[in-house]
Amino acid sequence: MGRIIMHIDLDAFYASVEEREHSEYKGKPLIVGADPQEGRGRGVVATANYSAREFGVRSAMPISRAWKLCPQGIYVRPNFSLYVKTSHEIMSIVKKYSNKFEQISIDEIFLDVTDKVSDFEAAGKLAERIKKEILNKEKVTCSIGIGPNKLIAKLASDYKKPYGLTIVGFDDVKRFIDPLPVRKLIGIGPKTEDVLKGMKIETVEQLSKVEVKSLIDIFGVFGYRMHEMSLGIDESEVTEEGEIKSIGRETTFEEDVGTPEIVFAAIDELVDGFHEEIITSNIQFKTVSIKIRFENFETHTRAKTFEFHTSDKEIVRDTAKELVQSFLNIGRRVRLIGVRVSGLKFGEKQKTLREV
DNA sequence: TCTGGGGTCCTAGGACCC
DNA sequence: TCTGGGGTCCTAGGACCC
Repeated sequence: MGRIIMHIDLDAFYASVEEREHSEYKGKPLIVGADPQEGRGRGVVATANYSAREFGVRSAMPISRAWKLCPQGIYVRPNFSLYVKTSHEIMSIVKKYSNKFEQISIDEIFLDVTDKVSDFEAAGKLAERIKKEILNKEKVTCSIGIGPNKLIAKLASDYKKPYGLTIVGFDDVKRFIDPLPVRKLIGIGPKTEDVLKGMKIETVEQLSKVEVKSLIDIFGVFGYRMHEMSLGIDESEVTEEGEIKSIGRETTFEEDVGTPEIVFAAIDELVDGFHEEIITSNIQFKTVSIKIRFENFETHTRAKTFEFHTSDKEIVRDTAKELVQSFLNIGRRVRLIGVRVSGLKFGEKQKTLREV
């Protein structure tokens, strides 16, 4: 009757792949991310292995802070193409076990195994098999969560890491989620957590006791989602995601720049970086947006929408520069610049100028 | 502590149309 | 003199996820 959903999460994925490729890293704290530059680097940590986590290093932490916590760590730049390749291989292993899957990111996938196993116990056996096959073939570990829906499966995979397996049957849902901090629920980040804390709500159980109406008053439609999640309810299907909505690139300068020419040159590079993908995927766009961040982290966006779809590189470049222009005449130093296209249309023959 | 880069989704206001 | 209601599209900002 009910569903049996599995969530597979690759453990410290980038770091695991690096450890596999470099046996000399094994057992040492390894940090994949920006160049720490002796503590002066301005990027963040992409992934830290479990040894580095013992020093307090975490994903998304400024690399300069990681350096202070763990100067003896090994710091490497990400090798994305290797991670993408490894991910593809692992995902095709997983997809053999059910044709109902949903890949969430490079290191996460849902599997609906309702029609493949008779009960949660059998699902656990299948999960053990998947874990071992991934470890044998790809030399990286994963953690798996099993539950009656995607929400519970995802929370379960996070419960025991690395190389964990957590099964939460239908009757265990309330006992499992009640004590969790609200921050674990998807969509509740630092800001929402703060607002809830102000309302004396820190656990899922406390959240479940708040009236839906007051949650909707404060958080809008998301308030309704919050209420459902607090009760462990999630009816969403495991289904492959639709088409991509936007494509872009952004870059943070090594040092904040004050010269418009450098910003323009960066725009050219960013556009070069993704325009090829637009052409090879036969994509057209109708909106160009830019993002600019000043040295004080103040961030602005500007967008321009055309009445037609196009894939013209000159249009992206010229529009981006035009949009960014108004921010460059005020003598402020720029930290980041980004370009993105949206309003996408796929796979159609390009319109000629005449048709436009 | 000082904040990447790839994205998605939501909100609110304004323009415009019927 | 004080001004509807519904809908769509666009823009800008912000929260969030991995």
